[in-house]
Amino acid sequence: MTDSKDSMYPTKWLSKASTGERVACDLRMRIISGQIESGSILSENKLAADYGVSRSPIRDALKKLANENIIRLERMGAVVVGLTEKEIEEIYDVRLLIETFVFERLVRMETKNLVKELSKILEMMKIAIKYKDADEFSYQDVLFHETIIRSINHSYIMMIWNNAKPVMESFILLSMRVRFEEKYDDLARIVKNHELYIEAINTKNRDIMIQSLHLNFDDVQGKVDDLWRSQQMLSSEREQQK
Amino acid sequence: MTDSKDSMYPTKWLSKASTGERVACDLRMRIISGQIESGSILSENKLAADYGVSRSPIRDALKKLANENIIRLERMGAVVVGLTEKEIEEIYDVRLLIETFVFERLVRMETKNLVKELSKILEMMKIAIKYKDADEFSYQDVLFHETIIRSINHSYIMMIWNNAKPVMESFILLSMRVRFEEKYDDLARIVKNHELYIEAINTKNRDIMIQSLHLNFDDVQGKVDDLWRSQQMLSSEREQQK
DNA sequence: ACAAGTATACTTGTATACAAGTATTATAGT
DNA sequence: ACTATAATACTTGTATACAAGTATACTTGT
Repeated sequence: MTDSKDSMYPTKWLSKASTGERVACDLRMRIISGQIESGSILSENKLAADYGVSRSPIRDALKKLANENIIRLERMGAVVVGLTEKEIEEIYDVRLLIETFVFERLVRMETKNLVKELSKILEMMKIAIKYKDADEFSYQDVLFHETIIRSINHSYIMMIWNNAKPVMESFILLSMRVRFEEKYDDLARIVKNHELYIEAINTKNRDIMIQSLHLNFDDVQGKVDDLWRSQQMLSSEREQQK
Repeated sequence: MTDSKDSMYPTKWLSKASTGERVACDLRMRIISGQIESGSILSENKLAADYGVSRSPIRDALKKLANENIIRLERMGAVVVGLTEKEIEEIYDVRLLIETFVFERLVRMETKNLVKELSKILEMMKIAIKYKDADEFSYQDVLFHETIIRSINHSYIMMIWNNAKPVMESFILLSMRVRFEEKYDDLARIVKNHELYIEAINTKNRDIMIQSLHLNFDDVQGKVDDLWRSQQMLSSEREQQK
């Protein structure tokens, strides 16, 4: 078992998590980062031994990851699906789908409080940039979109978000870490984009919204590249350790 | 414990299901039918005793139902959310959302095989009507839409469907049972609608598609009424038993 | 009668044990 | 050398046990 880094997932985010959740978060990061390769087969017993816990939390974790579509539970062992470019595009399809839906609801709602809250989150993101805190930035980024989605009070849209969120979060985390290292200036553009997002909500202007979503969407290719770089970095680290 | 009917969920559909799944299906039907009221609190231990099984499968079932949004797992007991009119509308929002998305993909694909498969399923639905088999009809109805969605080969859209499906299925099951009893003629209209759906896919005609989705959507109110009637029927049965 | 603290009952999460089923490997017969 | 059958190792699903935490009920002192 190579544990090149004890835990890629911010331990701070796991303060109140159960063992099962911790395992899920750790496995998820390892899978999305490519540390655990697609096609691998995970055994409940082996994982239990590796993590030094019983099968119960492992089972919980695997069920969760199966729901998130990054592993497939089969009759004999769980096979890792991972995140190929196709899956990443698919996730963003879903995000585009639900965020468009959400905006259509928002234009008929009072959005003053929402705009205020989003502005606060954006401020936090700026601070995170200033202090080069990629993890905090990612957290606020995810929170930004979650706040928008939550605001329309639609339990089934929220259900979709909740299912896609963990994978999104891990993916963003990994790509943002690369950006903070190598494309630091790029972050200003992301902030700009979020400002546009807020403006679209504030003015309820569909054109700005579409423009903003486009910027977000076109950014996906960049994020995919980042993930690829992140995977490369990790594998070269592993090479060095040998 | 009133078990006015041993199991409202077709036992035939559970041939290869684990205890956990069976419990989930049974609880789901009881919740959606209103037999278990919204706001009730479910206890793992009590359920285990009632079903005569251990806590393990009960836990699995509750996790599943929580994912489907019909219960909420809280610190102390699981509270039943159930299906109000709001939730039903929300589910159909999601269906409309994903089926629209799917159609946009379909117009760029070869759909000959799909149309053939859908025609087969529609034939099955007609047979089910002929033999007044509400359960079989419901099964084929759900399968019809699942087949369409599956055809575009989009794992995250499929994920959304998989999460919404069990609740949809139960809901359709209950409302179709009412229709087969009380609005038998209405079924012809449903068949007509599905024929239109197939035609839209076959000709790749957006207008027909939108029309067809509209017919499906406008039908929701009817289904909601059916569910309401179904709940009434069940509660009057329970009254008589006292 | 009532506030404060204690006891009790019930909850969740994890560990462990076991039965039934499924691949893989080993063995035996041709 | 090869097929068929048996043994083995590993899988899943379920049951049971226990520790730690949380709400409810019950004292006890004022």
